[in-house]
Amino acid sequence: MLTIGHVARRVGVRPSAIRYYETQGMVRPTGRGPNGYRIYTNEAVKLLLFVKRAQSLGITLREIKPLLNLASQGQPPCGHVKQLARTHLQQIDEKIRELQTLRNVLRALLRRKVGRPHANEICPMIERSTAKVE
Amino acid sequence: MLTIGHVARRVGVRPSAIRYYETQGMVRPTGRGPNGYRIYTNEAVKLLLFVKRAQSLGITLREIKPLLNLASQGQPPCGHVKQLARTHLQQIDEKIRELQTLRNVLRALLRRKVGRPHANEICPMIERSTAKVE
DNA sequence: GTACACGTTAAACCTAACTTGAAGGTCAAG
DNA sequence: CTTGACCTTCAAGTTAGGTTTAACGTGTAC
Repeated sequence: MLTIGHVARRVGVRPSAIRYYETQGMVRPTGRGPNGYRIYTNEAVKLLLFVKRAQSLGITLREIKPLLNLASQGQPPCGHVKQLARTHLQQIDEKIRELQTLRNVLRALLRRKVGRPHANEICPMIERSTAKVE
Repeated sequence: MLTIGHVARRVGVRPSAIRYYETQGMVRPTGRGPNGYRIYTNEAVKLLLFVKRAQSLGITLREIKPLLNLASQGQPPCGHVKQLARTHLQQIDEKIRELQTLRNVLRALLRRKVGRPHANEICPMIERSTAKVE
């Protein structure tokens, strides 16, 4: 039996963010106290941690929501969830590949000597980098 | 000698985006035609491609700008640029690690059987996922 | 000479994901 | 019984990164 502040601290977000998630249909308090305070259980904490993890992956709230909605509707949605997860897995793989390419470009740039600008280059760093893009 | 539309097509953005970059101090046309049209050279295309590449890395325009500013100020800024690049390289490495962790979680989830919800789980997918976060 | 694409500006609008502010109620400590 | 931390709602503000619109000039093809 947690108040919004407790949940917020455990999840690492502000109470205002949780209220915002509620407006977006992401979480709902288990109930309300006689004082009107939102009351949550640990399930909410788990759910929000899932949301945060997904977010840190670059998945938007809009994309996360259907996962949660399906999940809250009983048994067989998991098949659909699985399909969504598969799609996201592919996107993540692609993101990783892109980042590795960038990483390699940056590493190559860092290996270059400093202070020896070539003719016709604003800065070797930029020229070399863009050269690989073109 | 390119107009904004030419540059935009080569870089893969809209002219409005280039004007926006200009307001943000990212690019400036080499000059203006007698008609008032912005005139760019290939340098601008290179620079913008660099910007796009950096952006696709998750680097913000605000972070990219000092790199360009330093680059445009002559010879020795490359040392500073290098330091910034080093920092970004570390951030990219961390992002890649995070994504790989997520990727592994998703893959593990996808290997699980569908339609066999365990007791006390909203959906195995979510429960398993969040379990690793806690 | 009239479409039609392209260029100019300034200002307004957009989405995501929140935060902040105002105006107020609640609760535990001293 | 007041102080301070925490809660409520609703509305408005924020940041990033642009896009859209209005009102207008330009350049080219038929």
